[in-house]
Amino acid sequence: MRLHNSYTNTLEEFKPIEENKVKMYVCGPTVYDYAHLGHARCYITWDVLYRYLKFRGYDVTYCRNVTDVDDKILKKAEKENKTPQEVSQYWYKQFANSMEALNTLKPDIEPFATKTLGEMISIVKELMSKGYAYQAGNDVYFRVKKFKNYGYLSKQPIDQLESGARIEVGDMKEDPLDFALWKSDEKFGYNSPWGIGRPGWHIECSAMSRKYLGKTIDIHAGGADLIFPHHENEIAQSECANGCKFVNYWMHNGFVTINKEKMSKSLGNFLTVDDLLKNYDSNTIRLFILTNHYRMPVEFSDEALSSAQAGAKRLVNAKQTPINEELDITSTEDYKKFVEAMDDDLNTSKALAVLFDLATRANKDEKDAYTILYKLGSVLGFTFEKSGLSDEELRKAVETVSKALDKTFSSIDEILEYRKEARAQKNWDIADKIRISLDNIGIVLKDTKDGTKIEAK
RNA sequence: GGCGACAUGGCCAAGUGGUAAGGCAGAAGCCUGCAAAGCUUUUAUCCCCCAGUUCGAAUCUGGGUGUCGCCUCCA
Repeated sequence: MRLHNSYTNTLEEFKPIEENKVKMYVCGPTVYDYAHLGHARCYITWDVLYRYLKFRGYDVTYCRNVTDVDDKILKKAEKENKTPQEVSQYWYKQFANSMEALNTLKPDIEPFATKTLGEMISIVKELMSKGYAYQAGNDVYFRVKKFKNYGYLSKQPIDQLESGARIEVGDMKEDPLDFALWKSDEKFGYNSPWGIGRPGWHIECSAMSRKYLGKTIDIHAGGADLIFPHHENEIAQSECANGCKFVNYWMHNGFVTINKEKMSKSLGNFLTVDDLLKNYDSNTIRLFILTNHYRMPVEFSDEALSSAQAGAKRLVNAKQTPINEELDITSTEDYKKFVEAMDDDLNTSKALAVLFDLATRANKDEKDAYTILYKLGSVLGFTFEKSGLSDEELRKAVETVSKALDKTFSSIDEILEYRKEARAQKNWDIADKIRISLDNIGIVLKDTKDGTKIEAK
């Protein structure tokens, strides 16, 4: 299996530190607002990596943190007259709901920054005792110039970085490049050897990664916008504190753009996951994301989403047969093609072609095609359950049809029975009226060999 | 200014030296009472432009043009 390593900027054969075990860390959300499509892309991408590694037989430990202490959370709390904990708890729940709705698997470990403060303080102390960090006032900073590899991940010459760096009012840094490990704050914070304050953002990930996965891990992933400064700083902190390599494979996903611009909170041009889910299901959003290679930019458009919706429907509409648990799919050509694609730095686009081919073959009654489709599709996080109609929808359906025919039906079954008789008598007018009125409220009536079926559009 | 990407049919997109996967949309046919779903067939002499390397390039090299991202919080 080959993965693109942002650190070396090349495709590399993936070799875990411990045979058959993978330790992966993904930078999680700062919980203060809705998750948007950009977050969805990130977490779906790494969800697929997690699923695929497990599918390939690795014993994976997936850790994704929750940043629940941050200036943005404090600001929001102040604005809404709530405690920071209330804010972060509320938004964490929203985030978790969104992730579930997108059918992403829960990480094995999901640590909260505020529960890992001890580890953060230890690392800061270690850095100070080794001379990599210094106290200035009640703040602690990392001495960037002391770490010679600084800038390696982001491929930034240090003198260039220097010209862009700036000093905020009140900072007492030795060097503009230095970044905060601990910031004092009398108003709100946690106890530390340097007084009440808060950890710097970067130290959180270094601490949680080390605490839960160890000093050197296999994969660290996140959005490409985290490369600088976040990941660069993590490397500096972790490698200086631990005296060993921090991460073997750095992986970064590309952005979702809208009107050719990066979708982001600060630009205000984002679509929330919740809003998208009102119109599109998780399969649609997944297909939209996975059609592109994870490192390429993805341009959002309603047309692209509709296209994905039609495609996702095609997968789910494939003729379903009972799953053949006896089947060893690893011996199939489809498995080989799928694995070959995914082994090539997660070429989901190619892997999808395998799924679509299987859907066609399932529809042609090829034995086991659906079983293979189901199993490989699940690796990409697709669901094949056909969502039945809700009670509310059924109630509305009965009401609508009753009105259209000026009759009183008590259940959908009664309507279907009534229509069946009408069809038997070739009373197409009634049959069509029922179908059209249902179609108007988003319910499709299909006359098949096995009888009439109803489902959501 | 520094650094890093990208440019393939109507739309999305894979392919990175051997002659253009797949999805959506469109067209025709089959199926159907009509539909829907499905099945079959069909849509790029050509991959931003120019020059070069090669028996051979969308794929490598050089030069353009255009788009995007990072360099500041950001997935």
